[in-house]
Amino acid sequence: MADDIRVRIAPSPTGPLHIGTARTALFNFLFARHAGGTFVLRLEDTDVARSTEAYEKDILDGLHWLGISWDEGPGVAGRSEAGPYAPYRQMARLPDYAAAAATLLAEDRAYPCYCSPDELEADRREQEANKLPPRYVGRCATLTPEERAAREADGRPAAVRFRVRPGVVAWDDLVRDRVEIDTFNLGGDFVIVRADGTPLYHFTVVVDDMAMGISHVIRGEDHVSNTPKHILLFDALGYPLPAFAHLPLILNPDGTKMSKRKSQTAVADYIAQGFIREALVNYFAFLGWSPGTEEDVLSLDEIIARFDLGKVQKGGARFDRERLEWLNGQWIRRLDDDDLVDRLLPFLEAARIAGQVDHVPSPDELRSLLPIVRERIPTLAAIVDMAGFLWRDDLGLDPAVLVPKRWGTATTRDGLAAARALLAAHDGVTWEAEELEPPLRSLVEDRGWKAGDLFMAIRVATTGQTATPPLFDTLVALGRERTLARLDAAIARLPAA
RNA sequence: GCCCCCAUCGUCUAGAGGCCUAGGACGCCACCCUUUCAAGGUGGAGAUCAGGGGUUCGAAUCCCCUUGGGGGUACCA
Repeated sequence: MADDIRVRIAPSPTGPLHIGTARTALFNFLFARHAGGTFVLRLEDTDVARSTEAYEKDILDGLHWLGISWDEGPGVAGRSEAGPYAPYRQMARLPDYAAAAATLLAEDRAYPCYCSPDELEADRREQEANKLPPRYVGRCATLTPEERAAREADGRPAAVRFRVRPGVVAWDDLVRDRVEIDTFNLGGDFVIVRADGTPLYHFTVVVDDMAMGISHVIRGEDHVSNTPKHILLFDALGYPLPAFAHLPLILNPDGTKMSKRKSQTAVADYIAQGFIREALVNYFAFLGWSPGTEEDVLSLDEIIARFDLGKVQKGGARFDRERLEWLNGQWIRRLDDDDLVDRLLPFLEAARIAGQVDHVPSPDELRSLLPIVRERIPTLAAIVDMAGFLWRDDLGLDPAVLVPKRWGTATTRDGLAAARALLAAHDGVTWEAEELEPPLRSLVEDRGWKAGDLFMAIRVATTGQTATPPLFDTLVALGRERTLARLDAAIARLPAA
């Protein structure tokens, strides 16, 4: 049974990997892996004008990065083509579409259409003026052989139109149950091959799904109204229908279909901001699906084990970045040390190139910091805000923030100087958090200060910021020399009394 | 305009006639912890299940209507 289950994701390389594509790919992948079926990746690159190799790479790399692997797919970016139904890119399958079109033409299930763009545009305008839904008027549907020959002789280019038969098309959608659509509302006979000979999406998708033995078509809800066209084509081509499942759409926060204008849609942007694959996959899976339990942090394998198309929601789901960030934090806390260090390093390198830090720590140094930074970074990129002061030569201290709210300049100078003296008494061996804290606590008590005030002054003096990991751990990470030097520099910046 | 689809806290959702005075999570608020920021813990506010009709002994769950929202209406995919 499972051998018969074949699903696919068919991205079009006309833009970077979109969140919606990634989510659809994920659901196909989850369905295939759960059932032990086969997941196919096919590139729909017939929109030659907009397709690029760079987008192909971005899409495949992005899916790969997410952990969504395919069993059959095209050769792109170093990967080699694999699978018994190659090629897996439509521009390489042109002969198949030509053959299928020829068959439909021969059986009069389709016909050549000589209407010019201007004629079609005029038809449309007239329909609009009469408040009628746009549909092909059928000018070329009943041409006699002589009339066709005359047009050919005139050198008029012909597109190929598929004859839409009257009646109702229905299917049992795996997520929305029974759907019925009257073919009258399809807009008339539709074009399957352009006048320049290149095939159109509705046609190629059916020919390919047929050729590749696709058993379940799992795609976005925006395709529901296209499905009747595909069913008609499957019928005309004499192929048994695959099962259809239409997933709810991912919506902008305002409830409209997700768009670049209102949301961040490129997966690459989320990666660049330090979201990790575990969180993204977990989040996407729960947009429109839930295991029906109260679990909410699940790994890819756990999701595969629980996945069920029947539990997919029918209504669209709004994208909630706050929830994604929470999940990202959850997963960052679950990563093991070496793994987290490996993922953090590229962000520090990027920060160095961007001039946010002056140097990048060694893996060992970074690993030693993990206990104090890990629960403070919601994204990998946040490491720069949280601990960037450790790798910055000049803090660019603002004397104004150096002085605690309850303190004046004089007290701050006094406090920092006293703290500096106490800290200087430590050597490299006693430079440990447990050793540094007691003397400063005593100092606070002797002077009748609040610990928070002194600690905040030291914090700002040594890090340049008011939110940092625990102070004494921070001073240890900074090291004795730099701590003392920064305190000196800070004291020097405070105007003398 | 026309066609199709959808409808539970602000958001993601549990719920498949009695277990629901509707559960969880994010976010929010308070408290605890605490040197800051987080993380964590505890508690709280938050949904008359869009509204109205039915069906039923009984409806968030089934049916109908209304309203609201979304998607589609290409020689794009």
